[in-house]
Amino acid sequence: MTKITARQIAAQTGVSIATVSRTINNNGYVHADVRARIEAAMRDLGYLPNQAARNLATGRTRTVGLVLQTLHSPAFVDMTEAIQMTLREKGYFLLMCNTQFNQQIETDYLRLVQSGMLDGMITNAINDTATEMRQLVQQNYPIVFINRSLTGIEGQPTRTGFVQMDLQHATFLATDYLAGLGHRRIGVITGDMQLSTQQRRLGGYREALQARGLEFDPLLVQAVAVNRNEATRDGQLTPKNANALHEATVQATGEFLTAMPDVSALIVIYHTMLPGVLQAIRQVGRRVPDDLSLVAFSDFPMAPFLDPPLTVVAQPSTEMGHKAADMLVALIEQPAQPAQHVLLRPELIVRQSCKPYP
Amino acid sequence: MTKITARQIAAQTGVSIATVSRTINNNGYVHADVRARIEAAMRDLGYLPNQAARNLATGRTRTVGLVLQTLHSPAFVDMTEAIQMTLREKGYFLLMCNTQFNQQIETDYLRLVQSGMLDGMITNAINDTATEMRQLVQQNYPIVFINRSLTGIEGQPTRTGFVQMDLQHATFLATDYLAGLGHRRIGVITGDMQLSTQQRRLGGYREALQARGLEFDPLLVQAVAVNRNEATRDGQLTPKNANALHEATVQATGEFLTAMPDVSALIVIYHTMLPGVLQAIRQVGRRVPDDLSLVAFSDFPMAPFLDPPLTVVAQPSTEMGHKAADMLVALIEQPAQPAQHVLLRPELIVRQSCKPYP
DNA sequence: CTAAAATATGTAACCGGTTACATGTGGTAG
DNA sequence: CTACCACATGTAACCGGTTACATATTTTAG
Repeated sequence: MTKITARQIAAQTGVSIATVSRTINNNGYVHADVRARIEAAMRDLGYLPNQAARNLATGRTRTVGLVLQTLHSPAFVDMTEAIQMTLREKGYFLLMCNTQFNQQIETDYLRLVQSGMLDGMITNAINDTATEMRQLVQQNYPIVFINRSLTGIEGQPTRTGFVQMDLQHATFLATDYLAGLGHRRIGVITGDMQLSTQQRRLGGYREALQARGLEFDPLLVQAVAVNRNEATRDGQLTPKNANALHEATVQATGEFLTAMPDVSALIVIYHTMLPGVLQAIRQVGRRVPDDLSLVAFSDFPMAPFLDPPLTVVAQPSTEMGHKAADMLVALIEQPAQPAQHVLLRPELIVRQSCKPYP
Repeated sequence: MTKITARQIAAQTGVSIATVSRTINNNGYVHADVRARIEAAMRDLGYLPNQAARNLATGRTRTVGLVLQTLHSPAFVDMTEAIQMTLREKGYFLLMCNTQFNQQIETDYLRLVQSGMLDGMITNAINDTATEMRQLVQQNYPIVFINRSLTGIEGQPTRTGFVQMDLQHATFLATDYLAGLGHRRIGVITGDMQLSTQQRRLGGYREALQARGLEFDPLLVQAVAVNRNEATRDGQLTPKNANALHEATVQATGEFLTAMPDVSALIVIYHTMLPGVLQAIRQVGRRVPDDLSLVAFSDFPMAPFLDPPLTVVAQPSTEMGHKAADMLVALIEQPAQPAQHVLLRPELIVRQSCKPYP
C-alpha cells in the first residue's frame, strides 16, 4: 500500500502535476480528453489527495469545531446532528469538542481555530467573556455563538454570528403558565449563577412574576453546580462527573423542597438535571402533578411517556443547528461584516405535569 | 493579525527554525536558556504552530473519526463522550461522522482515513462487509469496530480491533427473563434484517426460547426499516428522517400488535424505536405491564421515571467507548498485529414494565 | 590527557499538494 | 494580416512546519 501521490498520477498520465491539481479541483482549463485520462488513472490507482497537503497549501481545512459542554441533552443532540448534516452538505467536516463543563478544555479547543486546524467554530462556551474568546473574535476568526452574547463588538466588522433561542421568553412561558394556574411560589432549579445566560433566564421568570403581580424571592432559585473544573483536574471525566452532577442535583433539590414546603411548582432549566430532580421529588414524597407542578426545558421523545407526561418548553434545536451551520459557513466564505443575529422562539408544550394550585 | 510563524519566533529569538521546532515538540537537545527564550517569544507573540503543516510533515493528524448512524440513542451518546474524553487525554481529536443510516455517507467518511485526514476510525458501520471496508482493513489502516465483526482476517496482522457487547447474551437475558415470567409469545421489534448483527441478536432470542422449551416463530420478529439511503438522496436529512422512523415504528408496531393479539411481551432492540413502540402500544389500547410486558435495550437516565419504570438490558456503553479509544490509539501507535477483541457483558435491570403471564 | 559520548544548534531536504506566472496554440474580430 | 482572447499546459515558488545529517562544543570515562 504505497501511498499514491498526485505526482504519480501525473507521471502515469504524462501530464504535469499542475494539470492533475486542476482536474481534482475542477478549476482552470483542462482538456476534456486529458481530464478523462487523469480521472481514470485516479480511479485505477485508488488515488485520494492528501488532505494535510491541501490544507497547508490552501490555508483552509473545511473542518469546523463544535464546542459543547455535553451531549447528554436531547437539545444538544438534535443541534449536533443538524449542524453536522448541514455542514456535510456544504462540504465541511465537524470536529466534536465536549468540554464536560471544564473551562480549560474549552479554551484548549478554541485555540484550534488559531492553529489553523479549524476554519471556524460553533460554540456555547461557558467562558464566553474570557479573554481568549474576545481575542478570537477580535482577530476575525469565524465563530458562531449558540445562546450566548458578547458585548463590545457592536457594529465592528467581525466574523461573529449569534444564534439564540429567546431564553427570556422561554422562562417567561413556563413561569407565566404556572402562575396562570394559580401557583405563587414557583421554584427554579438551574445551574451556576455566573453563567451569562442566567440573567436572561431569570429575567423571563421575574418578568412573568411581575406581570402576574407576584413577588420575586431569590430563595426560590436553587443553583446546582455544573462547572467541573476541579473534578476534571485528576483526569477522571465522564462517568464520575455525570454521577456527581446527578447526586448534586438530587441533594440540592431535596434540600430545596424540604426547606421550601410552600413551593407548589418547579421549573427545571437544564435537561441534564431532570432525572435528579425527579428522583429528589420522589424521595421527599411529593407527587407530580398533585403535590407539585413541573415544567422542564427541552422536549424529548420520551417526554410523553413519563409519569406523568411532562409539560416542557421546547427549544427549536434542530433549526438552531441548521442556522448556526449556515451562518458559520457564510462567515468563513465571506469577508468580515457586522455580527449577524438569529433569534428563535421557544414553545410551551402542555402535557400533564402541571395542575392548578388548589 | 498577521499569522505568526515559527520562522518569526526563530528570528525574534536569534535561533534557527529547527531549534524552535525542537522546543515545540520537546524532542532533541535544546539548551534550557534558549528554550526559555523561545517559549517566552511564543507566548508574547501568541504563536501557535500551524497544524496543517505539522500534519503534512509528520504524516499524522492526531485526529480520528467516529462513524455512527445517529446520536439519538443514549448508548451512543455515552460512547461518544467516553471516546472523546479518552482521546483527548491521549492528545487526539475526534471528528464526528453521523450517517443517518446512509451507506453512501458512511463510505465517504471511511475514505477520510485513506486521504490522510484521519489517523484512524472507530465505527459501527452498517456496511461492514462492503468492499471499501475490507480494503481499508487490508491496507492496515487503524480501525476499531463497535459491535461488528469481520470474517477472513483471522490471524493476519492488521490494525483492526473489535469492541463488542455480547449481543447474543443481551437478547438472551431479555428473552429468558420474560419466558421465566411465563410468557410464551414474545415479540421482537428490531431493525433491518440484513444487518450483520441481527444473527447474533436473534441467536440469543432463539437460545433462550429453546432453553425454555418454547418454539421460535419468525412471525414474532417485526423489522422496522431504518436504512435511509433513499430518504437522503434529496438532501432532506435529520428531521424528516427522524420522523419517518418514528412513524414507521408506530405503524409497524401497531399492525404487529393487532395481528398478533396473543403476544404478551415485547422486546425492543433499538432505543430509537422506543417512543414509537410506546405510542403504538397506547394507540392499540394495551397497557404496560398489565396487558403487555416490555423490555427495552439501553438504559437511560429517564427510564426509572417512565410510566411504568422500564425494565431494560443495559449496555456498558461508556466502558465500550473507553476501550475502543484505547484500542484505536494503540493500533495507531503500534505496528500491525493480529486483531484484538474485547467482549463486554450487558446487564438486565429489572424495573416495573414486566409482569408474570396471567 | 584523549577519545568517546552527550549536548547544542544550524542547514537544507522534504511532506504533497496549490497556484501565480510564463508559454504556446488556435480561433476570431477588425 | 495582425491583435487579442480563450484555451491548455508546464515550471517553480510556496504553504509552515519536521527531521536527517553535519558541525561544534562540552562532559564524561578510562
